[in-house]
Amino acid sequence: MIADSIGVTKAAVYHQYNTKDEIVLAAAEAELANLEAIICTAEAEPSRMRARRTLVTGMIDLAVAHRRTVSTILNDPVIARYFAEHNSFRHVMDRMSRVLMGDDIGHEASVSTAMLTAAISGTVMHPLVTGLDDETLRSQLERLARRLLPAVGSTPNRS
Amino acid sequence: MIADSIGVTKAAVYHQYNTKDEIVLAAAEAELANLEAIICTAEAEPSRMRARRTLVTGMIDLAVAHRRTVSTILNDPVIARYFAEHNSFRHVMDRMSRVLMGDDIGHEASVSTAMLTAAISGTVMHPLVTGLDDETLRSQLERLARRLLPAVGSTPNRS
Amino acid sequence: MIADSIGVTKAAVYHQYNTKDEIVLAAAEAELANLEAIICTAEAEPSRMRARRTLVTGMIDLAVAHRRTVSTILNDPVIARYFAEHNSFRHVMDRMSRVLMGDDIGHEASVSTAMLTAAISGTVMHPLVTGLDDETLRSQLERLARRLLPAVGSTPNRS
Amino acid sequence: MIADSIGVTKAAVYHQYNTKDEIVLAAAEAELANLEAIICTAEAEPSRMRARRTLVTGMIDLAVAHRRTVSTILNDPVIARYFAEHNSFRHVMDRMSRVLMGDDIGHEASVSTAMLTAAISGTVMHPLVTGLDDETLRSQLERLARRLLPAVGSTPNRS
DNA sequence: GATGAATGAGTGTTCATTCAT
DNA sequence: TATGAATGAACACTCATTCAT
Repeated sequence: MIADSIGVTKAAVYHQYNTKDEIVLAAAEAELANLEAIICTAEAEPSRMRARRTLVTGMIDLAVAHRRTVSTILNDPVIARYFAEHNSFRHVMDRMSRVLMGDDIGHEASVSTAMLTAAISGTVMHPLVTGLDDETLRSQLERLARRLLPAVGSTPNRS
Repeated sequence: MIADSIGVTKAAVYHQYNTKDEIVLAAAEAELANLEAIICTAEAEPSRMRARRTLVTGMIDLAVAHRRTVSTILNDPVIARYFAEHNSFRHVMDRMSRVLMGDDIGHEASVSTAMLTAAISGTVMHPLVTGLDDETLRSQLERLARRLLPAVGSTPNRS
Repeated sequence: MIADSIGVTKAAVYHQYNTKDEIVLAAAEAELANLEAIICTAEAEPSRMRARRTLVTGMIDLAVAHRRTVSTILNDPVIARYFAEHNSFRHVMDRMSRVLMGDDIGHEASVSTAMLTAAISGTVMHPLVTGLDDETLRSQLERLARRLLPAVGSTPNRS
Repeated sequence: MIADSIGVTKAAVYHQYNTKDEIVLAAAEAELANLEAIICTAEAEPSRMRARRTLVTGMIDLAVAHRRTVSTILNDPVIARYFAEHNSFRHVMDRMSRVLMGDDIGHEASVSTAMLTAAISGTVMHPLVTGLDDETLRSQLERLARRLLPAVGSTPNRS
């Protein structure tokens, strides 16, 4: 299917990637690169508040625009294993955490970040929202993010 | 795989279910029945606040206990189609909405409910949290739910 | 399919017949009984000419009325083997030969009879005639039979 | 079975044909090509009488040489559907009709042609003649054809 | 760099048959 | 008599992968 959809033969794809896993990882890394670009822009923002705002909006736009890809990648068993073993992914997560939760990050903050991304990706791939158009979905996700993130300045993670 | 994992032949499975779709739906319906039981208990609670509390705790326990099943089912294309066509699923969602959001339900409330379940299921199946033990995951999800749900008594859905 | 079509379980059918082959043979024998009834009527006719006429018409009516059954049976490999081994079938063929070709039967006559039945059954099951209605098909087969059979009294097999 | 009988794996066959139907149709088209070659030779003959003679002999040789193939193909439900939908088959039948019945063809003539082929193919696959050797079968079919076809020059289809 | 042909191991499904009840 | 549950063997088909060219 992959080979057909880009108009070449399967063997040609196997000339570039040795394994299906490599293809999945390449797709995942491409998506991760998109995310890193967003993080960079956010980090360059002058204030903490604007940085967080840029990051959240970027994450949501990415997740909505690439609904299917994100859903497929995050449900692939290969990815789960890679996440556990390699830490390039963890590094990206840490940068996100720092933007979202402030410098005093710890296990708490990183789990919170993970749960925000989980909630976003879990929402875009959920059967109940596949019917929603991009615009509606985006605005709902903005609301979800606002609820999940503690206001900047206030005590974070006050459970 | 299914047949092997339960130690019978493929043909024996096909004696009980005529189609792979039927197997998936049977699993989904079993899980849905669990959810409905929880909803019933919640509806029987004396106060709105306690009803909501019971429902949320039940949902989280279910999602955590059956992580893999829930993840697999919610990502199955057969389920997505079934959700769209049959409305037994919608009916369950409406009951959940009523418990969570109050009687003045509408499109808004039902989307909010959908997003809560999406966030929960998205979290339990996310590669970043597969490492977490049940207890930690459960307490994190409790926090997530508290953030997402407007306090009872205050104006709900005030975006 | 057989069990379903008569509204019982497969196991119930296996209580009556030990083997699928037995079912096929039972169906074949039922059809053969129909044919034998026609032969009896033909043999009872006063003149050779009327006997032959009765037999041919009967055969054609049977083949047209039971198109699918005849087609299915005659193409079943089980039947082919049974034809070769048992001679109850051969006996019926001989009686037909005698009616059609006269008493001076031999190998020649019996092959001719075989070919007449082959031509008739080959026609009713041919993809090109599946569209024809019973009436048209019957009249075409009558013509075919008239051509294939030498006139009674005239020298037979005058090529 | 097909793959085993030619000593390759199933997957190798599915590399060449996408579907079992395609395999059946390929076999049918190969056989049809043989028939068309015979028709061409017949059409090139100087006189009507010789043309018809060539065609009939060719058809019979083909049917006898490929008994099983012809039988299998003509009884395949895929073929029946293809006959009804596509008219490449009909075109071949029309050319045969013209050679056999003369230029004044119509529905009558085409049914007659269909019945001749039906009679021939019905005979070669009939359980009663499976025992006959090629030579005997061929000569019997020649006799059958002579009987079924009206003499050239006389009024055709005079029922 | 790309292709066509091939393969082993699977998956979804049917079918003839058996057997305990 | 009849049934439900089970099975081995097949069949139609897909997929990840290899390899000679």
